[in-house]
Order: sequence, then C-alpha cells, then structure tokens
Amino acid sequence: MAAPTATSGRARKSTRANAEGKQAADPRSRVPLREDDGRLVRGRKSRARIRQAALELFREKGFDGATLRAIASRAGMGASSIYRHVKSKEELLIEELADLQEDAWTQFRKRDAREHSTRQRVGLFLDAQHELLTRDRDLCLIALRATTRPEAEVARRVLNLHDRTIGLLAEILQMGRKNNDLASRVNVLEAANALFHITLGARIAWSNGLVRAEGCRKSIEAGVNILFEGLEA
Amino acid sequence: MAAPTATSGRARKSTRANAEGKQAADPRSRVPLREDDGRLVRGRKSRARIRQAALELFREKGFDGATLRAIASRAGMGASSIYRHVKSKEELLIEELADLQEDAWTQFRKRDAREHSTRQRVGLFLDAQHELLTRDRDLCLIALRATTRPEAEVARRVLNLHDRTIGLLAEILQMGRKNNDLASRVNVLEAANALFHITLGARIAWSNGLVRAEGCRKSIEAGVNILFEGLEA
DNA sequence: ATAGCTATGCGATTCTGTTCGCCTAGCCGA
DNA sequence: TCGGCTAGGCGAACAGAATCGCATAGCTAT
Repeated sequence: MAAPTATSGRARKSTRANAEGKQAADPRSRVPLREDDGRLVRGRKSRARIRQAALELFREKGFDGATLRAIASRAGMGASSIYRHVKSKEELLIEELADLQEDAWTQFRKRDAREHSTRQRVGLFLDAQHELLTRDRDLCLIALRATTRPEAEVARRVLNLHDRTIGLLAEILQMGRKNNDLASRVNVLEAANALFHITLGARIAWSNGLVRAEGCRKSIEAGVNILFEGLEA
Repeated sequence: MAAPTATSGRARKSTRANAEGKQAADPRSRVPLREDDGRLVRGRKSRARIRQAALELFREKGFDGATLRAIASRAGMGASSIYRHVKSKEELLIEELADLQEDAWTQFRKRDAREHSTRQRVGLFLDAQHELLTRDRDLCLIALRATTRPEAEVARRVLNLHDRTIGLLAEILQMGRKNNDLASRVNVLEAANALFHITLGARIAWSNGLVRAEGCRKSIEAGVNILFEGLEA
C-alpha cells in the first residue's frame, strides 16, 4: 500500500446481528431521524458556527495559519468536535467551492444571451468564474492541494466539481456545434477539458503570486482564443 | 499576513559588526570553501544517502507513508539532520523532478528529426515526458502539492521547472512558426502555456486514479490535436 | 598549536492535524 | 418510566513535520 493515510477499518462492531440476533436489522434499521430532531438542529447550528469561524480565521490568518484549535474555540467548542461535522480541515474550505461554482453558473446565465457566439459564451462563463475565484486565493490553493490526496474523500469532491464545470463547458460547446459555430470534428468533452485545464493552470500562477488577477484573466483569454482559432496556419 | 509559515526573522545576530566592529565584513567575508573540503564531502555523501533512503521509502510506503524519521534512520542519521540538507520533506521528492525533466528533454532529442512536423515534435516531447512522469504517481502529486505553498521555496522551484518546460515547448513552436507550420498570429508563449496546462490537467486525473496512464496519454493527445486544429468551423 | 569560522549532526521540544474512548442529551417504542 | 439507540461533544493522547540550542569535526590564518 502506498497511501496509508486512507480511511482504515472502522464502523463495524455489530454486523453479526442478522446471523442469529433479534431482527434481521438490515433494511429500515436506519430510521432516518426526523428533520427537526433536537440533535440535528443543534448540529446544524454548530456547523454554521464552525463554518463562520473557519471562514473568518482563514481570511485573517490564511488557511495554514488558522489553527483548528483557534477555529474551534471561536466556534465555541473543542477542537475534536469539529470532526463530527467535517472529515478534514480542508473540507472546511472546500465547502465554499461548491457554492461558488453555483454562483459562477448563475452569474453566467444572467449575462448570457441568445445572440452571443460560442466563443463569447465560453468567455462569459470563464470570466464569471474568474471573478469569483480570484476573490479567494486560499480557496484555489486548497482545492488544488486537496487533489493531491487521492485517498481522501475531499479529493473526489473537488474532482467532481471540476467535472461539473467541464460538463457545463461541454454543454456550451455542444450547443455551438449544433449551430455550426464549431467544427463538427471536435470532441466537445475533450475540448471542455482543455479549456478548463487552461484556466486551472492560469490560476496556479495567480495563486502563487506570479501574476495579478488581471494577468490571470488575460492568460485565460489568450488560451481560449488560441484554442478556438487553432495553431495551424 | 496570510501566510505565517513563511520564513520569519532569523539569520541576524551580528549585523552591527560594520557599525563599529573590526572589519567591514561585507565583501569576500564569504570565502567559498574549497570544493574538496572534508565537511562538504561528508555533506554530499549524506545527501546521497538521504536521497537514496527517501527514494526507496517513498516507493515502499508512498510519500505520506514514509516518515521522516524512517528516512533518516535508513540514511543512518537523526531526523532533524535531514533539515541541514533540505528545507522540507517535499524537497526530497522534488529534487527528482528536475532530473526527470532533463531526461524528458534528452529522450525527446533522441527521437526528434528534422522532417517532423511541429505537431509531431510537440507530440514526441509530450510523449517522452508522459512516459517518465507516469512512472511515479507521487512525484506528480507532490509537485502539484508543492505549488499550493506559495511561501515555500519549493513552490518556486516547481514553478520554475514548469516554466522551463513551457519554454522548451515555446521553442518548438517558435521554430514551427518560422517554417510557416503555424499561423503567424499565435503567441508561442501563450500557446506553450496552454499545451503544458493541458498535460498538467490530464496528469491530475491520472494521479487520482480516474484514468490509467494510457487514458492520460490519449487525453493529452486529444488536447494537443484540438489546440492545433482549433475549435472553429 | 590556537582561535575562529563553517558545515554537519543530534536530542529535546514545539506545533498542529487527527484519532480515541468516554460521556451527555434527545428521541423512540414498550 | 425505562432501555436502547443516535448525534454531538469533550479532553487526552498520538503522530509526524519542523525548529531550537548545543555539540563536534574540518579547515584556515596567525
């Protein structure tokens, strides 16, 4: 095994119940617990406080500078309790990423219009995403970092978000292809992949301080243009 | 400050020497120490042992599974001593990346030939790089992770290696442009950027186990083709 | 030989994410 | 009212990377 940090054995303890025990507790043994159960309500409130505290501290000290103990204490609880709600510190930040993705999509739809060319539409979407993502350096950084832990669930989570964005891009491209805006030979999914990774790469440079937000945007724009027009003479 | 892990104040202790002290110790106070100085020789040997031990253990247990103490003990020294030679655990792996980059470049030159088209040449280089990089999942993973620590020197190191690869790609493209193999409108640097990031993105998917090495190669190939041919009708 | 400098090495310590075992409160069915 | 279950919480403990302060060895110039 090359990744020992993976989730090792846990969550067992009474699996032999159906072997000879009282009821074959497999189906419906998981009574779902009413939505307004006091425990769940409390839990949701805690989660909100944690999220708030984490967000504040990340902004104040940066992700690596914000201690879990500090977050917990600001949220009014012990550090270990946070793990009842979250599997890792990274998840505290990654939760935001999904929201942001949604925002980007709605922003895009707001600006979109029928008469736009496919290239314009792609540009609009990427601009919207760019504006939102470049607000939070840590978010980009930690999302990337999460993908370097294949055993962790958070990695899959981020990659799913990537896939979602790629899917949306592919949708735009697909529509363009239907309108003969795009060459019919192109594989929209691969093209969307390429587009997305161009933006991802540009954002790595940005989040490392090599370029400013505007430079990042320009780089994305240039990449998109090249992709649409092609390199060949 | 948002990145407290950065190198904080150190390396002072006697700066006021030139204020009133003996000699103005600024120039040449740094006598470079002969290359065959016993200390340096010993250091180089230690470094070699560390590197060897680290490499072995990374392969045996994976990067996260290999303890610094284990590495140190296999190298025959205390854990803290490693930090005399390296600034972080990540650096132990990143050192390999530079070598690998060189290898990719020489591999490419071996396969290259004058009659190849620019697209073929790009493909050859990326194939060479792909073959080498997909041998070591951890290397790709940790290189990526390193770029999520902008304050650390290792981040800059990796980004420089990226830039170097991008530069090589740009060279190939530039040559292609001279031969009218490429449209004269293209900005070769931006194009090289896009190419590189397409490969980087594909490798993220691979190192997370979403695709096999061959799928990664195919994805890169597809991306390159799209980039050369363009999306537009 | 001696003073002084540098590179290397070491054990103890710090810091921090994460896990563990135990405890409490809320809910349900009998 | 009671037994049993679950969600949430806690402090102690663990693990592993990184730091600190001190010690030693190799070299040079005097």
